[in-house]
Amino acid sequence: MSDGSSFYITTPIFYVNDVPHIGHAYTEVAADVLARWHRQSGDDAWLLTGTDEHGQKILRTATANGVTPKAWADRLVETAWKPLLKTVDIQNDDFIRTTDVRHEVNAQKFLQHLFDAGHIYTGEYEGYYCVGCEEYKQPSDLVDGTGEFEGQPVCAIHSKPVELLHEKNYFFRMSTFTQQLLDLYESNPNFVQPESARNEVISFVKQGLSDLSISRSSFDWGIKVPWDESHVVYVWFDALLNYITAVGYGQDDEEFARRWPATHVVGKDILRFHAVIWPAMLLAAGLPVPTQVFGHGWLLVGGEKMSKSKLTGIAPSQITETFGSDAFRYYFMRAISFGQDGSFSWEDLSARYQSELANGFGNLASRVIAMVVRYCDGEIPTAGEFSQADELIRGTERRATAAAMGAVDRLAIHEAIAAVWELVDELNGYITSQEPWALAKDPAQRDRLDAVLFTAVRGLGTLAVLLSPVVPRATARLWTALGGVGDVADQRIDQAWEWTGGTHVSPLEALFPRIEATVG
RNA sequence: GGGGCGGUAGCUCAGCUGGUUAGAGCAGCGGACUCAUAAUCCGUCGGUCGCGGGUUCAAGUCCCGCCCGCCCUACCA
Repeated sequence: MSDGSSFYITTPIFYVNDVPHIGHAYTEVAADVLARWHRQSGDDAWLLTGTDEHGQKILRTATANGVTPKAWADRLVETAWKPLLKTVDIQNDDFIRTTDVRHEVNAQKFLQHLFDAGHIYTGEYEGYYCVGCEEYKQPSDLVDGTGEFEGQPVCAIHSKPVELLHEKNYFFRMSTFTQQLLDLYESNPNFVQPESARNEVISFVKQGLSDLSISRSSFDWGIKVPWDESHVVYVWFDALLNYITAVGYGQDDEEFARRWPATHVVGKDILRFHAVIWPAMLLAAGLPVPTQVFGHGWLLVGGEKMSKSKLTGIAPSQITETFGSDAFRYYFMRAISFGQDGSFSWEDLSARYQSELANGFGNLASRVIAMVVRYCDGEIPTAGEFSQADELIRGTERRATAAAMGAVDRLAIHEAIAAVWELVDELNGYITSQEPWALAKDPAQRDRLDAVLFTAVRGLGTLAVLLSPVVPRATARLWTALGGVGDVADQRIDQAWEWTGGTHVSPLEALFPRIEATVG
């Protein structure tokens, strides 16, 4: 990093029929923080997100709502998904929809290419089909029937008999890539991370892969198979291709060469699609595999995986309306080790907001600026002679920056924030021990007072730069109050302590005001 | 059935290739201070490291067995 090299990062694309919850926002924020961080490091960063809009379920709900599937998807994109990005301040560089022409056309090119290269064959899919679920069932999804269905296999969900159906399908010869994938995992341990995710993927692939049915003919809401328009492409095969069609695959070679390959951030529930099927597709097409597939953990509410059915699904706006988007971003990035499951609770959110954001960072900003206003008429003092305590703070600025940079390289976002927070804590301690209010009472201590406030302001500005990717709103306000030059989001984060600012501070409303009301 | 991850202070979690009296933050308690969002700073209380064996001079940290939670995977009858 830091050399202008490409950093292309993606989130999964939202299945438009889902209802947005904090799990979606969590993935987005993580990818956004990484993208912002790299942008501020001088890298050629690019964040892609978007929507997945094909498939039978969407066709069905659209029909039920009396509109075309495209109109249905349009509505959901505008009313649910784009607003979600705004709710948590995602700064995406692109938003791809699988119904975009650029996606459909180039996904077809990809498919045709695989077909021409002999990676696709015509086969017969035979399986048990549940009309209630409208999908094929694995034997493990079936149970023995009881009562009038005694002796027949029935769907575990609907308890009704399933039908044995045959369908002509096109198959992707994924099985031939088993060994190549294993070699990939072996030679590039970082390809799938964290370790736990990597282990799962390897053990799955070691069992051997079967070929993948990639077309459906029972409905038509999807991308047409180019050589047989009676079939549409299987939704996952379609969806995964967004990562390359969005950056010019098939139509803009220069852009594609500039961006690809990507780092994929995904929830661990869809890890396999990204760490197995997707690289197999790319290998077949002769394209570079992703840089990395990172499977993050789940959000646990009350010790259980958050889910709509258990009524634990929480809309991001429920949190941001009370605490703000910065607090949302900070909380989930700080409190959860990225890659592991993490517990969410209103109590924890509330406690961290109060102690870390309001009392720690926010109050630090308030007290420093208030003293510069009070003791120096708002003029930021110039540096005189520095004491050891001052030098220690300067040292911490550098150390925290370096530690955070290293952590972000490993996608350890939580560690990066923890490293930066050492500066927050040290600055608060520094101010208390240096007692600028006492120095201000003695004219003979003027130089010392100036040095202390100068150091405190420097540290605060460094914090603004370092925390900008995580809490962009608060740091933008702080930056303005400190008279920082330009936009804080444009400051080099790898040299955060070298920020430049003006001569005066301006008043600052509480960065993270106390929240008195009980929530939850 | 096979495999993975987790089970450490009230809560959320660190503890790498085994090594001084097991750590942090928050909460609690006591004190200091007043620039600040009743904030900050200092001190303090608090743990049979899931259970039982074993290896070792030494184990939260390795080995075996078991229990609990979650997940992946396979599937007998």
